[in-house]
Amino acid sequence: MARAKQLRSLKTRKRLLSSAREIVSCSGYEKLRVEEVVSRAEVAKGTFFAHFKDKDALMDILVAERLEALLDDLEIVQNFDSVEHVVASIMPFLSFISGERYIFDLFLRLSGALAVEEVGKIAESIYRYDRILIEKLKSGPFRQDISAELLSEGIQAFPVSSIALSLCALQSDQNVKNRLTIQLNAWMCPS
Amino acid sequence: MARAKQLRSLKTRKRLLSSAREIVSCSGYEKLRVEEVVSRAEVAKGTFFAHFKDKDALMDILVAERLEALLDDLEIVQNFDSVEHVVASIMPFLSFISGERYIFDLFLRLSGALAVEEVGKIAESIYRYDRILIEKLKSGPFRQDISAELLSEGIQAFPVSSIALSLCALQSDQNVKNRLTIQLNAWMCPS
DNA sequence: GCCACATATTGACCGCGGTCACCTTTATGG
DNA sequence: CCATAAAGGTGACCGCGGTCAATATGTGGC
Repeated sequence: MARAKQLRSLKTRKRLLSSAREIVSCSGYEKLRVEEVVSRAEVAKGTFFAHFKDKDALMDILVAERLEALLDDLEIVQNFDSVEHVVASIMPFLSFISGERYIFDLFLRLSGALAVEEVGKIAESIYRYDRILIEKLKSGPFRQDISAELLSEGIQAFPVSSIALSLCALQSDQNVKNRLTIQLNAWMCPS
Repeated sequence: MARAKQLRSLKTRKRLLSSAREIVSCSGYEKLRVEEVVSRAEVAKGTFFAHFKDKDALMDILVAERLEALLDDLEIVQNFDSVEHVVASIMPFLSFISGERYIFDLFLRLSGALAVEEVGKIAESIYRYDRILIEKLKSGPFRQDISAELLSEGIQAFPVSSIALSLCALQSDQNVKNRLTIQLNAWMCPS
């Protein structure tokens, strides 16, 4: 009859999460090993998988934490008044995603609901990102022939393919930014 | 002094490749195991990695073969005369990429040059795809304020993000197609 | 206090990609 | 035709994510 979680279990979970955060903050996401998480948390390996479906599920939580912080920053900028403003506002978000190959792959893997009623934290962050973009687009000097919702889709689509290429060819953030500015000008302000 | 490859080596490589193709054709890309490739080819595991840098390098070859065949088909269609024509023409390409999560991930991982002078087969296919799109776009009834090159970037960007979402949410090809048609109409024919 | 049962934890084990020191085969020059 | 060196091939071994039967630890009823 669905007993409540035991305190012991909640503490274990917290220890696992904080061990993981420690590792990420000193070695990066890519280097995180489940074995190191459990040894730092002083539990057995099996315990990890009793708390998280798999390694991705842990990373989903850790990465979404960062995304949420970045979205908090995005949320407080004023409404978009130019393409350059849009690009500048979303760059921190894009820099984080493109900063490590591993994060970008994870982001794509977990960017939508994996199944009915199984929406991960990253997916939720993306929904929030979409809503924020739409809201801030409404009053801007952009094309009026399509909806803000559709505009937002483009603002999300172009960076993904740019980042995919940049991660392969070792391009800089600046390249991504320049390319993106051109693409979004064409997308948002067709003449 | 860079001696020529021995015949023995060439034969071994061919056996590895044909074993791999057999496995893919009866079980799919995802299910391919290096151990099964080498056991079918009757060589040791180490031999595999003497011929291919890693498993991805083999998959790059196998997937690119399929892409090239699809591009052969794309190359012979007439120049694009509508957005619907574009969408219909590229759907086989997109269906293949979105058909297996594994292929889509591989495609993104290998979509650009990994380093200077290390361009994989999939990356080459993507360059070819881009050139074909640009060529067939030139004479079409599409917006004239941006170049065919830039138009092509959008035609590549929208599907990637659509597919990323569709793979998460188990959407159908039809969903991808409908969404893409709307996006490309907005991209290619702003009013 | 004790029993029955759910919950939590354990660690040996597995699958699979990838490595490497060592062995075998083949081409080459004297 | 043999010595030798390079190319080709081997398989035991490793790292790491993930599983599961066994075990330990809480919790509620009597």
